[in-house]
Amino acid sequence: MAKLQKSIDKRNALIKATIELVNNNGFHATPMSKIAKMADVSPATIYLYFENKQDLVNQTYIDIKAEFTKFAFATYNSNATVEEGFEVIWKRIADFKLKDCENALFLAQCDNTPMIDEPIRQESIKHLQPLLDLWARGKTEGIIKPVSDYLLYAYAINPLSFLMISQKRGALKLTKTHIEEAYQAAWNSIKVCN
Amino acid sequence: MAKLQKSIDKRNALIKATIELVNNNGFHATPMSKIAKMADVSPATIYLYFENKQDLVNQTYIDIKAEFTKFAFATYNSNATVEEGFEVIWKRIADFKLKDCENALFLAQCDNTPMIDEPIRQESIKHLQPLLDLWARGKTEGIIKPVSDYLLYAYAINPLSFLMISQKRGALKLTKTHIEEAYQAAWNSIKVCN
DNA sequence: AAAAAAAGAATGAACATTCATTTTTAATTA
DNA sequence: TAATTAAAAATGAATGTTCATTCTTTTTTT
Repeated sequence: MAKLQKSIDKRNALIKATIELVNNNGFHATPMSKIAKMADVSPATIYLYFENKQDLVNQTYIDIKAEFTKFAFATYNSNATVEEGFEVIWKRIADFKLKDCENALFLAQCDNTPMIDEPIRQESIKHLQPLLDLWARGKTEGIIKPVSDYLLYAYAINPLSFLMISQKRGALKLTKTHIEEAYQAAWNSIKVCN
Repeated sequence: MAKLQKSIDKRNALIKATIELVNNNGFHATPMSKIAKMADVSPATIYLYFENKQDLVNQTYIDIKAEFTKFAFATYNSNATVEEGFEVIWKRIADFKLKDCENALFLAQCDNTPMIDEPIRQESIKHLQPLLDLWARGKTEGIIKPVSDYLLYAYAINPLSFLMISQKRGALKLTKTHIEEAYQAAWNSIKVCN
């Protein structure tokens, strides 16, 4: 039991180090030796927890993605109206991207490069299902535009990644006001206009 | 003269190879030797044209970004109304991202990772000025929402990158209809609603 | 004391970059 | 025009480093 606990701590430390180093230097410039050092572990120890570097990054992606979607839907109640439901989910996602900036940045980097093995990414998309279901309902109710989910995602959700990256680079500091404005832009882009 | 011409061809071949390899494998997995091979050139020759690998990638970014903005504003006339002007620019950008997919993909990858030296990126942002000017005008005229340019960009322009990446991955095939829908979403997200 | 976990050092491959030559180009002279 | 040569460009083969991964030994756990 103490044994297992210790292992989990080490695994977490490795994943945390991976996130920080990859965020700041990119995959190609983060050697296993640095990850080990930052996690206070021998390089060899990494291989007790992960098959190899690619596996380490894949697992990191899977872990964060799961955490992300869990957080995103935690307060969502599928009985709510489409508009309410969307607002709840959207704001949770915004929350995550701004508060848990390191994790969100890592996901963004993975989603925009060939860093992660494609099957892994595919798999993790499935976690978004509740949002897709909500959109489907919205479309039948005539509230959400009858367009591809990719389009809805591109306009309703993805812009948050751009804003987060900009903030990380120091280009702007996102305030409550920005978030509210962003939400309005998101909703306006996908709702059916009267 | 023939001399100079030849050199330019080689430089172009190197840049083209860099784009293709980095798009498919990422920066970290594209060795100089492969770039050389694809450009039909000796590895040593690369160093006659570029200082080192980082410089090669930086220059590639600069080249494509210049091409991109030149294309984007080519048909824009600053006498047009804000709405017309935006539509013209937006559709040119959409055109570029879908037709010149390889180039656009490279830019997206650079903009979402620490691959490019930050000063280089900063510099190339300046080329977007005409769009920012248009937005400034739109704000004073009460047509465009009075929010940060980053927000406008996040909703009006950036989603195209996501759609392009999705298309590249085979997730969807963007048609004329999609583009028109995307344009409406973009415009709805930034215009002042009555 | 046996088994599991962790460590540091070693290994070997991959790779960016440089070096020593060769080839091509352009200019100059005959 | 043809021959000669100096400079420029290009090359393939080193070089030296970095790094992922493995091996052997030590430490910790049970």
